[in-house]
Amino acid sequence: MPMKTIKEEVIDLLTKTVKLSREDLAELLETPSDSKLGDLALPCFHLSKTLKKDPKTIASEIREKIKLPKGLIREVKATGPYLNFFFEEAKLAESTLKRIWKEREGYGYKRRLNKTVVVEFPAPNTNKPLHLGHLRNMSLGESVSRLLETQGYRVVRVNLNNDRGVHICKSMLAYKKWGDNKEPDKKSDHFVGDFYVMFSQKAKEHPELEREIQEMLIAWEAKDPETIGLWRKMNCWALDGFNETYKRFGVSFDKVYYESRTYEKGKEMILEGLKKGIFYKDESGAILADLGELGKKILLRADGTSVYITQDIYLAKLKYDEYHYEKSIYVVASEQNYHFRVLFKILKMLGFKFADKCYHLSYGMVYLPSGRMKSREGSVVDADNLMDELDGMAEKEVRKRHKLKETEVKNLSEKIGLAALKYFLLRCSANKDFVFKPEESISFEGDTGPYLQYSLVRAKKIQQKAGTKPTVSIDFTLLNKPEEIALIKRLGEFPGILEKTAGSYSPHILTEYAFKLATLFSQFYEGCQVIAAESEELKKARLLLVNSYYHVQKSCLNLLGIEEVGIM
RNA sequence: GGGCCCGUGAUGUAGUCCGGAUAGCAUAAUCGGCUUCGGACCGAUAUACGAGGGUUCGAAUCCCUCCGGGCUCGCCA
Repeated sequence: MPMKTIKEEVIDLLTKTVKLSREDLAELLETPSDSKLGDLALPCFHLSKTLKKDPKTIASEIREKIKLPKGLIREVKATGPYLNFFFEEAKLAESTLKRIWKEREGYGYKRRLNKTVVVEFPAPNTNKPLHLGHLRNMSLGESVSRLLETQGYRVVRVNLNNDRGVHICKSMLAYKKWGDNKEPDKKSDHFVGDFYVMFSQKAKEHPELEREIQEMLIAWEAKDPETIGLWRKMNCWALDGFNETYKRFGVSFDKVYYESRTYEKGKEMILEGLKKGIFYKDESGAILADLGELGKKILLRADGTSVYITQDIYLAKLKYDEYHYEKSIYVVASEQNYHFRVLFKILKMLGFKFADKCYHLSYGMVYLPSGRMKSREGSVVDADNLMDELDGMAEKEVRKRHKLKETEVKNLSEKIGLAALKYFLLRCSANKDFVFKPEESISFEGDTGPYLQYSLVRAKKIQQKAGTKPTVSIDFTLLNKPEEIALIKRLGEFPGILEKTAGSYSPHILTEYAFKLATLFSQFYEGCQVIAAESEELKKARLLLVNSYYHVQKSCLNLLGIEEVGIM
């Protein structure tokens, strides 16, 4: 059972004198730009409109009416148009640190809701290996999933393999013609991808290959044994390769769908929609939907083969039937914004109420200095290679600092490299495009994943060397240095940050919080000795603070998909 | 041409939904600290809201026009 927060105390106090609802007050109250101004502020601009008075006089009038109770609030000051609240620091420290102590790794988490959210990612095509875009996708998908779990949701992580269609046929045809029935001599998804690139090159000189692709797709949909056999073989290669990458990146799925198994049901739904007059057939025989201002969209080709959206329509229904989700989130790049507007509109046209529960979590494109990544031309940042590169960079740093066994070096470098990568991918807001410059983009210093890991190592080491276990039986008034107070206040904000981050599907809010928290801890570390503290009592008090920091920061890392390390 | 998104110091970004206190942060630069519970650290300095109008007591934030970039617009996924 969460205890009452300071903010709630302030709201209690204000509802007695200000004519605003608790909800409005909660919305209005903000943290001042400078902590010297106060710990919490009520801006009075909003009130000045209804009261028809100058915000400055309102602030001072409210101040006069308030009777300060004994407790968490030390002082209330009217500063210009703001009413600023100052907290009793020892009390604040006590309530915050005791709560963290009690709730441990559950600090900030909400109680279970018995509601399900389905999160779909990264939905790859099985004709080429995963690239940097997929890594952005997966770090977002995984982090959002974990964040939703903190808010009490049951999260079902779902992957969809786009394993049929013309693009799949391209790598198949190239293999069939020029692959000599070879077995993979490298990571198997890369092997498949090579044939996709090969097809594009050959097709430039031989445009007639495009016709063979259409024929192959028809043969595939007609379940031609030879085509299906080849398809099975190559899909396995692709999927085996993906699984290795998922494992290394630290994602897994509760359910995996395959487009090849859902597209036929999609076709049926479209034919049914045609019967009901929701869709229509044009002169060529293709089936279309008229979406009004969104234009028109092909749902089935004249030759009867299905398109990308065909299976998505059925899959949305299938997911709902299976999970009765409260929300269905599609983590897909912004280039598909139009696709999802169309999809959700069609679901509505078909009369599905769950259409309103579907949400496209769109994220920006990743570019290279040379422009857009193109798998067909081989100009992509490959996911596996990138992880290798980062491990290598981390490894150099590790060797500089430590003499370790080879296996330990590898293990440590991998965790640090991944931390740098994931943090980098999550730290800017999802909807922004970004350019990836291999040399400049990834750093291990400053606002980075390794910095967070490092500060956690420091916190852990202090606790190990302290010789005593942390306890809450301490004198909270001893935690009165600015570094200590600032850190405690920040720790107290964690539950609110989780709510905000999860509610807006914005992990970048959490990266910002975690980094600021780590900075405050570093400042505390510089300014306040723990083990060699002036007194035994102070040591105990600081040890609890370190322990609290450790728990909260570890939570942050976990929600960002970053692993803790033992040494750095 | 239509729709959607983006433009903040040298670089990368937060803040924009819902307008308010000196626009926050990191990297790079310059200077400094400490190497002490581990320096992948800490402190200091300098540098920014694409342009122009409008609304407002007040605009990075809202409205309009323009400029620059991106994505997308029935049979790729």
